[in-house]
Order: sequence, then structure tokens, then C-alpha cells
Amino acid sequence: MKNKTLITIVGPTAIGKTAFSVKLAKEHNTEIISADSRQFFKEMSIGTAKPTKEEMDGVPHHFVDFLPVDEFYTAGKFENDVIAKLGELFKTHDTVVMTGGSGLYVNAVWSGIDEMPGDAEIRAELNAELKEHGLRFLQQKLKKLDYDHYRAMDKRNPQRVIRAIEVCLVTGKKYSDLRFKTAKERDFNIVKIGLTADRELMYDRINKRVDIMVENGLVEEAKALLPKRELNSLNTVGYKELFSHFDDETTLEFAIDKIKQNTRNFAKRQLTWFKKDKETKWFDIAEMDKIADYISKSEEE
RNA sequence: GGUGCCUUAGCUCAGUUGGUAGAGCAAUGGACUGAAAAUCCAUGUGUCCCUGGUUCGAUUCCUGGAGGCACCA
Repeated sequence: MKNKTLITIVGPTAIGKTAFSVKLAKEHNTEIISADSRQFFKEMSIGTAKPTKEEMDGVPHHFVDFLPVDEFYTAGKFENDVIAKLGELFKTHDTVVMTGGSGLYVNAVWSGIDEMPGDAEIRAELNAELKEHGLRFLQQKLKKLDYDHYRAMDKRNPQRVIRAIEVCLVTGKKYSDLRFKTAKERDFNIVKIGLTADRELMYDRINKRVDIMVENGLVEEAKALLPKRELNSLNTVGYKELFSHFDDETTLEFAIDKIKQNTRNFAKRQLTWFKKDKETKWFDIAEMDKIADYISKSEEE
């Protein structure tokens, strides 16, 4: 019988996860783990809708604002760091709330990620090869290293091809032999809550939030980060569109519309990802009052 | 008011020497185990502005009309 519980709130961006988690955390007198791969970074606040001090309302938030933008972070590290943090928090709390929209990171905490170490240098080399010789060249390379995976995967996705080669080279083993070996059993209960809304309402919330970000100084925040635009952390909706604008490729108005559009597309991708998990219980934001009941029932089991 | 050009998918436009049509973007759906707010894949029926005519058949040609743009007055 597990006596500790991690309540997880997932869902598309701008649906209201932050406000709800703070409320939930206060009710359970506990703290929040954020699983938002862009709110990690100290320099990115307005564009990531990072919760403000006021919004946090006294509830401690972990994994927010803890990395500089030039630090390379991964889902694997996140898993380790969060599990360690949970070990601490569960010493003094029976329940912890995790909230976030980064599906891969959430999954890493829920069920773990396979032991498939990477290497930044090798990846950089492979990216250079991609630029120089093209995707086909890398596909052939992977075909020799791991034919099974080559056959099964989406080989038109350069990121996937590179990652697979990278893992093969670093470990000396086949990617396909390392994958899906892990379905870690956690020593705490996991309650999975999904927040959703009608598409129209969801998009409306996104559009309005982008306008608010601009009012709050998103353009200035992005401008300050322009010199670091090549960093992975800044390949992010809300920033990349403004970098193009600074290049004089687009008007500010066009860039803002593009941010809204890309955010809407992103929200849809989040829904597609989260919907795959059959244990997640979905609630429309109009009926969030029913969630508390669901949680207490889940905890009794 | 005159002359010329334009009116085709949500938007920008291509096209059919007359056999009812297609690109880009958008949109929609999906994939995705260490870059994930990333990356990748799939999906195109729309009174071809309206009206009448010619024709076996018109979105395509002709008449008239409406709207837009440009130039001339």
C-alpha cells in the first residue's frame, strides 16, 4: 500500500493549469513541481507565462526559474531531479502536486525513461553531417547501426534519426535494444487529471494571453535574448517569431499573429499527446469543481 | 462618366486550346522515450461573382449586370 500521492495536472497551454494547481496545493497544504520545459529558464518569464509571485500565492514551486538559458537540460535529468525532489517532499507531505504541459517530461516522471545516454558533441557532429550531406546520408548510417529501428521509425524526422544514431554510438548498442525496457513502478500513487475546454474557448484564451504577454513586455524580453537566439531553449514559440521580426523579415503585428497561431498549434499537439494516456481523467474547465471529489476517491483506493 | 484589367478553397493566387479544378499559406487529424513550446507525417467539393445566350456540354466563349483596381476625364 502506497501512502504518498502525486497529483498531476496536465493539459494544453493557457487552459488554467497554474491557477488550479495553486488552489489544489493550498487545499492539500503542499508544494508544486512544474513540468514545463520552458519555465525552467530564468531569463524566459513573460513568454512562458511563468507564474508570478502573486500567482504562486505563497505555494513553493520547484523546477521553475532554476536554469540559465544556455544550460542544456533533458527529460532524463528531469526524471532524476524530480524523483529526488519528491523523496524530500514526501518526508513532510503526503501529497505533492505536479503540473505542466511538457508531455515527454511528465511521462518521464510517471513511468521513467529508458537508459539511453546522449552526447552533445556527437549530436553536434551529426547535425553538421545533416547540413552537409543531407538526411539520406544519416538514414543510411542508421540503417547500418540499427536496421530494426530504421525500419520501424519515422525516418523522415531528422531529430529522431540523429538521436538514434547518437544513442547507438554512445552506448555501442542498438537503439531498438534499449528502448521500451523501462516501465518504472513508482513507490507513490499517481493521480492524473487533464484540463480541457471547447476548441473555440481554448483558442480564445490563447489569443488573449498572447496580447497580455505583449502588454507585459514580451517584445523587450525577447529583444534582450536576441544575442542568444541559437540556443535550443530559445527555439520557442513567443520568441522565435519576434527574432524574425527583429531581422525585419516581418512586422510586429504579423509576428504577434504568428505567435498566436503557433501557440494554438502547440496546444493541439499537447492534447494529442496527453489524450494517449488512458489513465488520465479529463475535466472541462467549466466543471473543475468536480475534481476534488475525483481526487479523494482516487486516494482511497 | 469613359477605357482597360480583375472576380476560382478561410487567405494569396494558378489553371481548364469548352468535358465542373489545383498550389502555397491557413485549418483539421496524427506520430513522437534523454532537443519536446522541439521535430516530423497525413488530409484539398469549392454555387470557379450573378444573369441570359451559343453548345451535346460553359467555371472556361459571347451579351447584360454587380463589386474591386488602375488610368483618362
